[in-house]
Amino acid sequence: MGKPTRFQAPKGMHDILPAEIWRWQRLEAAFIEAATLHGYSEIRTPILEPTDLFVRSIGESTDVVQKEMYTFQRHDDSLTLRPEGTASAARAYVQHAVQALEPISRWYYLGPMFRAERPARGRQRQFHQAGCEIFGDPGPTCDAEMISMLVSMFVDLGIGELEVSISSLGGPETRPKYRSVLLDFLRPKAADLSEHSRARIEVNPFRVLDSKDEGDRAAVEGAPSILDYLSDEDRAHWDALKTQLEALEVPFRVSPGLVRGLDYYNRTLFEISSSAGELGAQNALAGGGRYDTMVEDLGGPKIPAIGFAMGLERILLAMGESERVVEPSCFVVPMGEKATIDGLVLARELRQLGVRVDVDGRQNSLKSKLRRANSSGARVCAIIGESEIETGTVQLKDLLQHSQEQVPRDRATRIIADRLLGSTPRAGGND
RNA sequence: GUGGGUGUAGCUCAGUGGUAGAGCACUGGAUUGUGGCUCCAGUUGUCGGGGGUUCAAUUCCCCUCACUCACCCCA
Repeated sequence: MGKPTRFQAPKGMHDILPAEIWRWQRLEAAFIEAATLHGYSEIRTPILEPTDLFVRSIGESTDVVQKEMYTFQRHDDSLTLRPEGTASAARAYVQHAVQALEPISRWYYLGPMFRAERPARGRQRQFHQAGCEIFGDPGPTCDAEMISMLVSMFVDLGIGELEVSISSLGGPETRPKYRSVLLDFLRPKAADLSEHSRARIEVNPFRVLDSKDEGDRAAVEGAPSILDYLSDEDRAHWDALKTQLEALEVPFRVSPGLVRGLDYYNRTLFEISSSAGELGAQNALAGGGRYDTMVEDLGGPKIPAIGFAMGLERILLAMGESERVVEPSCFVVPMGEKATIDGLVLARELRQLGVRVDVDGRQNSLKSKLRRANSSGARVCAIIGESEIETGTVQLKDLLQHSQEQVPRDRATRIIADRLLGSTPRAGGND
């Protein structure tokens, strides 16, 4: 018998170990705080949804639906691991008739998403997104507010070199009109386009404008801009959005060629990218836009909506290294059996007062325990040995100040707690 | 999905057709009960996995897996 096979996480799916989880928690806390300040409440939906939900909302012809979904059969149901969060939120909104409870709903979510792509830096098969959705508000005020929230959150996280791109896709009047104008422009140029783009002209001509191919870019130079074909209402919405963003001092770039890979968007479209940190080619940190017809398309009432999603892995790359904030804690070092029992009790007493405590119960040398105390980042260390048990004392060592004092065991808990948490002036504070 | 690069100790990486090394980390000691610095000693590897060539493969060849870069796509 050989050794058992060593398993590893599936391709493109990663463990996040304790050594790095604090960065995730910091990011998540910043997101939750920003969302909460803006009136969003969390929604949690299943990670699996009926496959058709994504086909209908994201769009049958999109890459996400055509080749990236994890889909499987379970009895008679076709289920899919969610590739994004908006469809689920909209499904939940419709299922629970939330429009009957309140005119406007602001939701945020956070969690893993799945897309079967070839992994690269900033692109994994299981990745994590956080996002916000607003149902029932036609904008454009909430559009501007949403973009502004994202930008200030990124700035607060220390991410530099941000670029905000915005555009408008117009509504049901604008799109067909622009589409035919664009087709008239592209068809004669088909011969100059890359094979990839040529194939797209009829399927999704908007995407041709977004090509990275140099030949395509040259050929597309001077293409008509959708912004010149907006209906009066779409134009009013678009102009107001820009005015409000300027008022909020959000620097943005108008990118008429901006395209999202999901079919459901209309009117406001935005993307925030950064060239900071260790981001490679995948430098879009967040993207979103309006999807005013999705709720209705999913069998609900006519309810306008807007949302965005941000990729947590990429944001962490863009954030780069940062100082870990270590919370004050106490390290208890007992030597010997009796002392170990007492160390356990001391630790419990300290925890009851809200102090973070480690007890090193290994049967090894004082030196190695102190080494661990030091590298744990603990601020103080309580040493209990045979002689301390006999004299009813504890050696209280301050690892930062390199000082040590002997304190009575019965006052040790209070003294340590005061030192770490700061003495809390309660009734009659006399200092 | 297409094309390229990489894969040696827990981590960062040297190295060789004759089955391996450094630094960091870890453990012990110098200090029989005192951490961060210093010094000394020690532990750790199926040289990513499988197959082939060879007397002999970690080294050469093929396949495969993982990561990575570009394309693609997107957050």
